[in-house]
Amino acid sequence: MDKITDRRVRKTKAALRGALVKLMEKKSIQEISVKELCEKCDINRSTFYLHYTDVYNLLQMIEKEMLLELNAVLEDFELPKNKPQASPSPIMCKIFKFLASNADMCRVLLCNNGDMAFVEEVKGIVRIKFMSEWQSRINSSANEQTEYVYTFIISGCIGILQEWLRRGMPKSADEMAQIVEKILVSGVASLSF
Amino acid sequence: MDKITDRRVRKTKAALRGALVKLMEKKSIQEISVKELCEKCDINRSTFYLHYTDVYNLLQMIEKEMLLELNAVLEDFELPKNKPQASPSPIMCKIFKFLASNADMCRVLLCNNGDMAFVEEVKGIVRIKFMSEWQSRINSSANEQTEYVYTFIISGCIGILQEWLRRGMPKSADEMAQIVEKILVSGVASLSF
DNA sequence: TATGATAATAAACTTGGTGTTGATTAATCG
DNA sequence: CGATTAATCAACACCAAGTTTATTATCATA
Repeated sequence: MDKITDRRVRKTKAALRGALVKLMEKKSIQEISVKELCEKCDINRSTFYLHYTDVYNLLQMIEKEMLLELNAVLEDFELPKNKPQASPSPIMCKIFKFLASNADMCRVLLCNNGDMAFVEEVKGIVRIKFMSEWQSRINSSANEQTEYVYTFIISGCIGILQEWLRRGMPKSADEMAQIVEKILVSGVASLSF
Repeated sequence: MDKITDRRVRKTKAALRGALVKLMEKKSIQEISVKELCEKCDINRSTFYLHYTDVYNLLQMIEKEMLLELNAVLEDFELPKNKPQASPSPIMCKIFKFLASNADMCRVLLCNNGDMAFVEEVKGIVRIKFMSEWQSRINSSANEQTEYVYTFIISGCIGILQEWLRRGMPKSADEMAQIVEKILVSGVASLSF
């Protein structure tokens, strides 16, 4: 993420970002015009074009930042290779907490009228991080079907995570991580073909 | 689905539908203009407005038809309540076959730059049909977490199905249904908390 | 196959968002 | 403070959107 020195730029981008989230809660991205977006947050339309080419470009920038942030949150976490695995999964906990701290934007991007490409990128990140944590627990003889099993598990986790956001996060991040944990240990443990 | 008597209308709608799929394989729906769409299939722009209000309206109509068709395919299937459960799940087989027979459109709607709302509707259908088939096999004491387990399973199945479409359907529908079956019987069977 | 109905076309038009430009004002940083 | 740079404002050309009307082509069917 580029370090922005000028306070004016920070304010402008934050205003546009906030307005976009509010608009996306009510309508899909296609229906949002640059004009409407700028009026919403009282930013001159010319100023918008100073930073972004169009509404989708703005969304892409936001998504890119989110992905970098998510990666950063999971990056600094080093696997305790010799320690016994913690329960619930620390990575799952971190993911849920990250979502909670960016709830509005995440709900908009991951649920209802969200961006499918973005969901796929999140799946990719979760897949890598999560599988590296779990590979010691999973007795996988890497056959043809293993990939589909991974896909199943990751998609299932993302689905739960979407449902949680959609319902307004009624449970805590830790509770959610435990629910996922429960499903995995009692379900996936026997998934070794 | 409305029964269209006039051949001209059928041809027009089919042409627009085909052109939309082709365009959506290359770009996202937001980038497709009515002008471009009509030029692609050599339909007068006025003719388009005779049937649809805009590109999204056209897409919605297509989605609605697809959902009705999917429902119809699964509807006429009556559960053999007294018979032993078939393997692999007949419902899963039908779903995979339905996808295969509408592969281009399904891949466009369910994968990469697809429509998240549409995916959610498919999830809803699969959830109802599939769970009614499986409820006899699942020992569920309908507690708080059961809903999340269902979400996990359905999302996992949809994820596999997306992956299959994305890869160009390298396996047959029956093979895929068996893979899902395998994951469920060795994984979900023990999911009764 | 003739005919009344209706779908598709073509051309012309208004509207409104888009994207750009250049000049001016305001805020920031050092 | 002073230099720099961001934000604003007004004006502009452009083009897709959406509508309208008249005309042509196609269809269903008696």
